[in-house]
Amino acid sequence: MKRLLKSKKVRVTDFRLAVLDVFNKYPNAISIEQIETELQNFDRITLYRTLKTFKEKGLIHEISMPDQQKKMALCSEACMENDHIHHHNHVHFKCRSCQHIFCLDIDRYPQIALPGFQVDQLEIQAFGTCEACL
Amino acid sequence: MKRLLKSKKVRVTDFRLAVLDVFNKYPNAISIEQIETELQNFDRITLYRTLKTFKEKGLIHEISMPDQQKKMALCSEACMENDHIHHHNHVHFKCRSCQHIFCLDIDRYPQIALPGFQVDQLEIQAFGTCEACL
DNA sequence: CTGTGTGCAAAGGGTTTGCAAGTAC
DNA sequence: GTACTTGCAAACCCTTTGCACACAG
Repeated sequence: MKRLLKSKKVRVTDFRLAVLDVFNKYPNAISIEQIETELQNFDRITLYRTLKTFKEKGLIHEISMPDQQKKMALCSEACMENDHIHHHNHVHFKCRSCQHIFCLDIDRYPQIALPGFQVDQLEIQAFGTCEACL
Repeated sequence: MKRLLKSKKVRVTDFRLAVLDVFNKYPNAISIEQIETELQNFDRITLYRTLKTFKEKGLIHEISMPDQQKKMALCSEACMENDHIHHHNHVHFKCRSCQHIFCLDIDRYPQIALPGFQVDQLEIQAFGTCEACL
């Protein structure tokens, strides 16, 4: 944990470690609300600033789903190779049953051709049912 | 215009027609801010309620991009076939140069397999450069 | 020691709610 | 006439900013 923060040149504080713990506790993307319920005796403003820092330093990334619900997830190793450009070779899957959002890496990332448009990046959100809910 | 509203069982009012006009004026997805600059002497609250109604009745749909900027676009004919389940057989393309968001229909929609997950829908956002900016 | 993080209060901005008057059908 | 829509004010909620103090390196 501390190593992760240091590797990103982020100062190590108790609060930041606590927030990281929450991310590690969940295998999937979480909302600010979820983080808040896990923490106790915390200052909401500090949480916002912490998340902002994590985002800027490339520790976490935001996921946008059509329902406009903002969620965040720890960046994977690959994603963290580069400080600024995230390697998002993964798909965000939302289970319609349990509402969880999973970050999944896939081997063969789809390609699409859009006549008249030069595509450099695709972001994919998938919806359906996860294993636990099937 | 009026026909469109009636077909969706939405009461025809001047304001709603004005909002629809704005959508028709743009070939791509627009933000609330953009709508506001097009309208004059309007009530912001009514605009929010109008958009909510349009969304609920399946006239427009929201597009979420990773930057969390909320945009909306008229639903296509196919998308409007069903009142509740949108047929989103299209891709949202954002031009990094002009920032415009285009709703594009594609013939062969990509499929992906995620072991352990049952996928019923994919939402795709593409990024790059549009024809006008190339 | 110096720069950064924290916590409190207060402000900011977008969005929603309540209600009375107006309008579509 | 009835149900829905509009417009205004006020409330709400999430998020950001300012500032003094505390802490990491």
